[in-house]
Amino acid sequence: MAARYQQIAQELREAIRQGEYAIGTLLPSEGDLAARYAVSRGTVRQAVAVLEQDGSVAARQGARRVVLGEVPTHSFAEMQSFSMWATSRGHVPGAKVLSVEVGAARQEEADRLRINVGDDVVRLQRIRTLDDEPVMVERSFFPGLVAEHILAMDLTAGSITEQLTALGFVHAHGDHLIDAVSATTLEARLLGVRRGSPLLRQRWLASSPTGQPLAWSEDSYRHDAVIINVRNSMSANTLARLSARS
Amino acid sequence: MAARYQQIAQELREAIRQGEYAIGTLLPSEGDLAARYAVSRGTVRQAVAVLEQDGSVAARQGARRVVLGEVPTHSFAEMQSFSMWATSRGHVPGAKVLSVEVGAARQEEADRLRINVGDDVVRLQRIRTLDDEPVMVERSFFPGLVAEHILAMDLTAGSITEQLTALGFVHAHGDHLIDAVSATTLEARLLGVRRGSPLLRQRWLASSPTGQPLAWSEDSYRHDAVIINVRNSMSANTLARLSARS
DNA sequence: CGGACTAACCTGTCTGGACAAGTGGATTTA
DNA sequence: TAAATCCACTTGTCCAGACAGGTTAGTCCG
Repeated sequence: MAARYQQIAQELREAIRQGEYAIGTLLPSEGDLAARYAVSRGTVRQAVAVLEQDGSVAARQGARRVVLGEVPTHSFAEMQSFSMWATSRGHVPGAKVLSVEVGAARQEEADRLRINVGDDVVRLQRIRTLDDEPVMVERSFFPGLVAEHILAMDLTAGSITEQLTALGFVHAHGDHLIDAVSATTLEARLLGVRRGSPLLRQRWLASSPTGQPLAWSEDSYRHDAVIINVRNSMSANTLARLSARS
Repeated sequence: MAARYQQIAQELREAIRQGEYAIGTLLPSEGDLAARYAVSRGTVRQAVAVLEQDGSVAARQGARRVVLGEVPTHSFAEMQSFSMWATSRGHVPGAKVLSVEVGAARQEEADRLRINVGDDVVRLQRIRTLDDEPVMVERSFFPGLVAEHILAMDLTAGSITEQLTALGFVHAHGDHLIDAVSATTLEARLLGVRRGSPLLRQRWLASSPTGQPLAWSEDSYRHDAVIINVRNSMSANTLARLSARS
């Protein structure tokens, strides 16, 4: 069973969605909420901290919290798995394997996956589809740790992430680099766009709860397929702008 | 003076940066840290919660925290202000005004800025430069609330964000939509790239501590100028993937 | 009428304590 | 030897209370 503060956070989220607490209006005070839910003020603070972090409410010392709005109901798992995301949105995800191979890690791969140069690495290239339409070219790299599991999977079917999760390799952290690139001739052909067409590239590292890198992936989306949304605030900022040249 | 837990968070961050707590190793237990800093366990938890949220350490119930790594030292203010970001990285930011006008809000502008159709809106177009090299085309929209201040500013000089902050209009929240687009003929000419060249577009809404929208901006970067970095985790996810068509 | 002041209210910070629940290593058992 | 058990340790959750410090609205005064 979820913790009490999580239940309360969920109820507050729901209330905001239902319009019970309209955008721009004030949330009840911590004291009121504590009385209403029959919990201590500390527990209420844990609950509203969740909403603050999501960017759903704004807090200022001395003043009651302001409702900023609902926030995309989009779990971490949906962000880390193309298949889960597509499915939850009513689309049919698909994958076509272009190549799979096991090889010795090159310098860059070793750096990304925090392994040694020469260690085993699985390299996988796939086209990802949404309702049979190609929208993304995926180049993934997996460390030796999960190599045998990857090779044993049906790579055209569901999500690798989900299958690894079932095996105990849970994605717990993500680190994403987002930029725009030109479609190469190959990518253009695979995605059905013109060469040089803009692609939204998301390169990301997934790690386990203990910080162990589980996968590095370079996902290039057709520019008309997806938009990435990020929220930040003075009290919760995980967003940075990096120089491309360095 | 900053709160004690913030000081401790800062010291821990520093210790990680210095290699005192190496990547992949364990952080001391909450009890140890509480004793070391002579504070209660609750205060230590507040401190490490900051690092967890940044994605700098990983936490699991029952096990000590694992150091994931340093994280870009990039404040919220640096993300919200091109000038501050450039300056802090040793570059010289610049701006060339293409147009400024005050007009009646159209439907989309009103929606974004949470004002009524027909209300005053300031529309501003600028080219932003880094060391005199054009890297971004900026289209900004400001609500009537700050209109007079915007019009009174030197728009070619420093940061509008900083000037507004000095006037009491502080950016406290950001909501960002990131995608890739093709450079129009005009944009290509302004940025010195070929027409159709990929641009990284960041459309974002900045709001005050009370949730009042302060600015909406559409920033299109040369694809070779910037990369956006976001970290997320199971316990702190502010990242979502949206369908471009909707 | 406008500005300064005040009091009620509210969130931020911190303490100390208690128990639940998960981890990991050592020990015992089959 | 391999599996099950146990135990010390550690983090997660929740409570009650105290005080600091910011906000807000009303009141009083010039």
